[in-house]
Amino acid sequence: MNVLEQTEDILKQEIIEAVIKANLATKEQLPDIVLEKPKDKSHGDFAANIAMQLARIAKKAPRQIADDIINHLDQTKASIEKVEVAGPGFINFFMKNDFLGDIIPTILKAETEYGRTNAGNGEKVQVEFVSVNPTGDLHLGHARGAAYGDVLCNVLDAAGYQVEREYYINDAGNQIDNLAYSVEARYLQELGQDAEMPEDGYHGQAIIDIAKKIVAEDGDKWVNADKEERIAHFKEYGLQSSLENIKNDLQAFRVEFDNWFSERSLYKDKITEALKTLDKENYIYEKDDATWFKSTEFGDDKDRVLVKKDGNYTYLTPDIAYHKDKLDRGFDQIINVWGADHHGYVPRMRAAIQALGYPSDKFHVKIIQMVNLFEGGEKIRMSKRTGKAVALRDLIEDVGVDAARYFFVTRSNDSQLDFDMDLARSQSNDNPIFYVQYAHARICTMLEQAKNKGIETDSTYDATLLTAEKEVDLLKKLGEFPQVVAEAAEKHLPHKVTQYVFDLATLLHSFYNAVKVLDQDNEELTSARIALMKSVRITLANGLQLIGVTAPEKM
RNA sequence: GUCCCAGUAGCUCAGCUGGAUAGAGCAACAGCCUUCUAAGCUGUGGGUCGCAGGUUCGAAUCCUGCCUGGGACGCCA
Repeated sequence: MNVLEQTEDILKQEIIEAVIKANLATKEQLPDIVLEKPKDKSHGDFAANIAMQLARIAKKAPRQIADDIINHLDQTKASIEKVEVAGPGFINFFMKNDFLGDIIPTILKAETEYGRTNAGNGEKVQVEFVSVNPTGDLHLGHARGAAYGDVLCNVLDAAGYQVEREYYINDAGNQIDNLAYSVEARYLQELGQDAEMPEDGYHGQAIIDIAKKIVAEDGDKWVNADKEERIAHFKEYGLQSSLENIKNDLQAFRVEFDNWFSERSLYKDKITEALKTLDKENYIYEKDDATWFKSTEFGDDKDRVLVKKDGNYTYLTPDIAYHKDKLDRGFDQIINVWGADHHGYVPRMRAAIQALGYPSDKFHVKIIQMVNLFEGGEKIRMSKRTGKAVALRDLIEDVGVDAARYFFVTRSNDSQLDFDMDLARSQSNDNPIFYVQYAHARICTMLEQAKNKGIETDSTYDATLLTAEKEVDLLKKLGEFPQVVAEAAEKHLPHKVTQYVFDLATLLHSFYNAVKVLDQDNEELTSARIALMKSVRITLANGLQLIGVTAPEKM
């Protein structure tokens, strides 16, 4: 628990005592004490709405209740500087701010660890994300999911969860056959033959490149080969090449997985096992020569086919087995990051989990809304089929990893994202990523300057000298960081960190313009401010690290 | 037709376990570099929080209905 949380906790405890002492409510009647941090500084450090909540219970006017509470409050114990009743009955607390003195030493000591907490209590969480079919390149939309998933994992890890990152490889099923036929067509075309792409073929450049590689390695060896043998080879070759591409792209995007899970591995016995479990519970029936799952019993719109008339599984079937496997691995939470086009799939998956006998509250699906790409003020349509979408690789080359990642985790995942290419690649102040990085670089320059001027940067400091408004603002903001990370993790909202880092940068820039840090006429204050700057730098760097963005020392 | 997401300043979006005067960036306008990086700062203007009801002491936030935009509704994956 950090210093800020401690003061908050003590204050809450004191409020509870005061309410009871004032005979306003019994322990049982007492609602949860909510302390909010007011946006408006004139409303104090914390504001409580307890008086309004108690109005009905105590049968008194809120402002009267507020006065009663204050009169029974041990202000010394709660380190209150001043307390006021305001508006309809808010109690505004102005704290003594003793705790601010502890923030800098805490940060300097923790360094790269600052922001880490044990909020998650070591809970085991698995995040499955990206999981793109190995049939082509990663595109813009996938990139958003990749950035979201990766940052979410970073944040969970920092907040004390045990995180495992997993990629589900769809290496079985129809799409892989289509891949083989697409490669075949491209291969023959490369050799000048008239070959048509299959109807559901993959038209992307990646497939053409794979065909070219085969030609380079094997020449026309496959033209007259046995058809079955040829397809089998193209399937494996295409699959491996695609996977390699995907892995390379993700690595370039700074996304790494702990586990690559193959759909094929389920076919040995996991699928039959899962089906058996469902059957045992009577959630399976036969109709029209197909096998059905009674997902409607768990709120789905209609029942779903598991085994098709032709004897093959639908996509759902191995996926059920996959989720059973995940849950059997003992995770407290499994989080799936899916594209918006898969949201209709959620009810049947949740139904399956319940039917298998698992609690469905362990299962979370984060839907990543679409990305609309804009360039020159015009919307560019994305289409996987025609292969015209912007590839992740090209995006990285164009705007850089830092800008791309930052943009993707600025917005909430369930809001559609307009990605402005011109803005992302602009090396100007319109581009928010530079704003934050610039704050970090500025501090580095100051520390460098300090050395050049012979100012000792490691000397002792007296943090109580930092009483100017901009200094106090910075200190308070710094103190919030661990809570921000913990909240982002708990609510699965990584963009909270992006927002925090931006706000901290704003305060730093504002401070920078108002205050001269290196003041040779006031060594003590200079030492304190240097310590403050180091703390801001560490916090910015840690925040950027969570987002997966670099923190440059010079710009 | 059913389901999911969104609708907040000119634009892009935060805010949503209900709280005080609804925020930020960009754009517009007016200032600030002989001083640690002006990729910065300071200030001004700008809003029926899609619409209508409801719950509440209090609603951008919760509930219902409707409107608009996007997406999904397959024995495809």
